[in-house]
Amino acid sequence: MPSKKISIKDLAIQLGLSVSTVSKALNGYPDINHRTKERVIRLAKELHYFPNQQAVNFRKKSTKIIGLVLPQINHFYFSKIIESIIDLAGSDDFNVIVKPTFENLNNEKKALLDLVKLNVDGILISLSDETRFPDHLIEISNYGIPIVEFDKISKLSPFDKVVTNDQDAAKKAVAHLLSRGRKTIAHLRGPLLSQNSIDRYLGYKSAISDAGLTFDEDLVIQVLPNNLTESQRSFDRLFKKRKDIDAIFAITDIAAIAAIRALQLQSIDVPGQVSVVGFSNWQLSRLTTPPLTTIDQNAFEMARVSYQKLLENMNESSRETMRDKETIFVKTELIIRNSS
Amino acid sequence: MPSKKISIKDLAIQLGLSVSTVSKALNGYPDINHRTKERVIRLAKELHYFPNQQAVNFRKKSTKIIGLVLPQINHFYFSKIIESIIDLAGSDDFNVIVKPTFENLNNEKKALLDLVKLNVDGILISLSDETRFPDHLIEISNYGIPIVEFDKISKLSPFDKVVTNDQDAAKKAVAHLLSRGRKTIAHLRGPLLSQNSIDRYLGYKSAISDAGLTFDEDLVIQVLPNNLTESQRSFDRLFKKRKDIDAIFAITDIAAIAAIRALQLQSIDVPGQVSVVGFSNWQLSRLTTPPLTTIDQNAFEMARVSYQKLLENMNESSRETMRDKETIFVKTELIIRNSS
DNA sequence: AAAAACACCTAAAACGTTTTAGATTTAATG
DNA sequence: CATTAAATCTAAAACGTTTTAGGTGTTTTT
Repeated sequence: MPSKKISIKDLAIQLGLSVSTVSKALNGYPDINHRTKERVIRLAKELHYFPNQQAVNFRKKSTKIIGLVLPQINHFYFSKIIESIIDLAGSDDFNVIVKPTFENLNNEKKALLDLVKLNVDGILISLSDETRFPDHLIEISNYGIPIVEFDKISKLSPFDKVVTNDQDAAKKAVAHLLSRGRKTIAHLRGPLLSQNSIDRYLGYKSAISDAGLTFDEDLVIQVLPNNLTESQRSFDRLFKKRKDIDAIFAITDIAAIAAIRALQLQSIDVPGQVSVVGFSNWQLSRLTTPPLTTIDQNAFEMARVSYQKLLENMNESSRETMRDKETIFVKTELIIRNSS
Repeated sequence: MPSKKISIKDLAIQLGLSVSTVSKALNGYPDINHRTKERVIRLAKELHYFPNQQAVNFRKKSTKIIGLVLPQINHFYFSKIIESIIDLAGSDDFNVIVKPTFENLNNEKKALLDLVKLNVDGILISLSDETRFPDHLIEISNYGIPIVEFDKISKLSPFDKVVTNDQDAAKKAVAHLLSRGRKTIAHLRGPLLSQNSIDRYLGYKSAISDAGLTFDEDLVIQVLPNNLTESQRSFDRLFKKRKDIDAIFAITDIAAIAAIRALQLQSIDVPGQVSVVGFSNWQLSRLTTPPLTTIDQNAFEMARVSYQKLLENMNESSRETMRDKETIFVKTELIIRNSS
């Protein structure tokens, strides 16, 4: 149990070798006699030597750190993504610095700046709701730091992107409701400018018209996707006007649960009278009464693909390759439970 | 929008000054003429210069990084702690590297080693269930890295610790059930060796005897705290034998919900016939039917105090102070909802 | 007018490592 | 035996910054 950190120099002195020889021995250079190599390695083990990663990184101009910027951590979907990315990155010896933005653009800019200062090897980012233009991302990438956007992206930026196939997912959800014989399907949508919100809305719309039904704008209301009481109130207002609603497609599980609550308070049976489908498959959706039919967003797959893409970008940037950036869609799964 | 990173040397050349003068100017040293200081700062702004943090840290032998090691990220309580710590640390310009252990001792050791290699300035750790002895922590701290344990700690280690007052919380929970007139209170406990599990059990026990009731070992069963179906099955078995149970104190919200489910399947009314109290105040506990009475663990406070303690340790270690290490208890709050 | 004090600036070392270019020794070749 | 080749090692630079110790020139003090 050494109490002070051993450096290569210490080894070199004890062995009567030069610093460079020791370094080469430890790093498997071919021009080192295998006997001295063994001597070096043995002493290194004995003294519990391990390289000062900070110094290595500084010299090699890499950090073995990747930055992960996203709106929130205390969030079922994001926390799963974080966990997965850290796990994947760990097996390539990358450390991950996580930066929550709390949906605030200034925090996002600050986070990116911090990461640039640190010289991170790459950045994975999911944009805040406030972010309209990706200028700050482009500036970062001018410093040669590879960036991949995931989940909440900007259509205006020139990076690889990985997104949930929201339109397709929404279509699946609504098609499912239609297959249950529902005809008057309300949609609880999110912010007007959020891409996820837009795509889920579009998917809803096209599922409706694909089924030969006429789209009714009045059946769509906007809610705060993560605010139960607000969503509940909003849906309540809608339902007062439109008692004919027989199904709901909500932008999040929370919104779905809010709607169910509103219905249950009026003694409307779910799924007897109204079917409800949520979005995200949060842990809690299994545990509500009734358990919620929902879309699973496959956080792990999102993490895996995003990380993979970032790795690619990091390799390319060193080799000055040029390639068209692409947008990858991650498949979702409809989880059918008792609410529909 | 510069495409290559500017270094102090670049500034020095352009200004006809030495590197050291520029550095001093930027860092507010007193022996720099304020006119040259302004020249330096102006050019730095103009060229978008910012220091290479990696180089600064290497030189200063600090990293401005703290390591956060814990069992899981995709977890309501931990993710809140992570978020809070990152937020607090950010305002002191610390970056945070998060390392999940997935309750595995080897992962924990590996995580710590990674952090030591990186020379992090300090480590916050919540131990895995598998960790019996804190030897690996002690080894790390021999390298001079300050460590603070939180939430899941070892009694055998010589560090500052921050824990939930589990015994007190459990007592509050059980006292609440007693105040509702309940007499036969079952306890769904966790792993035999987990300190949280032990303390909640002890709190339960002492609340029982404080009330003048006799403790009945048969009313205590062990469950997997985060496994709904297993917990449900286990409680079901218990309840078959002990129909006289009129209240339950569960080690987690999940276990509590599992018990409620088991009861509801037998048409036992909660809270009419049986009262249930959970532990953790997860997001979902507000949303179940009935909403769950539970203990709020105050993740933010846990984060705040732990981080504060780590800061203290980091300052001390540079000043070679010696002080008795302490264990701080974070207060919990009983959240009374409809299940009790 | 010499000495002391001050204001401002710089050279150079240092942090721990990797890597290039070359040095030295030994072995192989003609 | 004289070269050439191979094997093994080392010196020194480099990464970008901070900081120590000191230098230069100007001003103040006696």
